[in-house]
Amino acid sequence: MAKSLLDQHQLKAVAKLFELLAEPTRLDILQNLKKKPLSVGQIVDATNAKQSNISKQLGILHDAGLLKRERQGNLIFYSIADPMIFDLCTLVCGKLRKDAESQLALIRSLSK
Amino acid sequence: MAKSLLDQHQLKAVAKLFELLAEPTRLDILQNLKKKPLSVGQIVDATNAKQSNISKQLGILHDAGLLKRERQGNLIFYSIADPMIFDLCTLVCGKLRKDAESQLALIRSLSK
DNA sequence: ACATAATATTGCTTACTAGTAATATTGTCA
DNA sequence: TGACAATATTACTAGTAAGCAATATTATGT
Repeated sequence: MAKSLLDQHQLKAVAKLFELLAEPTRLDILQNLKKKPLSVGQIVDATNAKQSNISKQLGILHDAGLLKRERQGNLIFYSIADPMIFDLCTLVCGKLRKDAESQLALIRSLSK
Repeated sequence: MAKSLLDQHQLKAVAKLFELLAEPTRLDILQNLKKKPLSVGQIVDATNAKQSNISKQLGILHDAGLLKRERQGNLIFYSIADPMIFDLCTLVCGKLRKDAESQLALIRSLSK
């Protein structure tokens, strides 16, 4: 069997996908879209970012294929295109929680 | 049940973890360490990055708790501290493969 | 056509970081 | 101790991106 290591080009692609999730504002957008599609204005209200920034980040997520866009009259609704991202976030959140717990256990054991 | 949305602080923590995986060089280090621990020199040989950069990235991954460090004489061996990262990478690689396949299918259907 | 609302774009500043060469540190062996 | 090998650190440059204010675009209703 081959070594099955990713080459430079593939590593770059993987990194680019992680990069999309490496920004709090974009993560905030994604978690708000988890339940149902939202218009730009609704996302602006749900987060505490300016409209121009939300619009920019939505464009980035859309260009990368993570979001779908649909116009409804005056509004533009965005929705999750690939729910896989939530699996990613679940894993990461799980790790962070676990880390926090063992950190807490450590502190407790030290203060005995 | 509460909305269960992550707050600003938590989003930042999640983003920071993704950030670690958002660099090709760091991903390359991680995939090389997947099979077994390696010394810095071995990692430098396995990748095509300079020693100073590898050392820097190893430090970043270690500080973040993703890698363990162990000295053996003159050498310093690094190893994966939390195999969860591979689950993340597997998910992402799966998505990229799927995307590539459907892209290929599209091209094929167009060239009929 | 005009006024208005929603969204996108532009130009800009600021902050961050990968990569590098050079140098410092740390450990080994003779 | 001195020479050498492995790794870490430092100081720097260059590229990239978030955030913002202002402006442009696009659609709606009258």
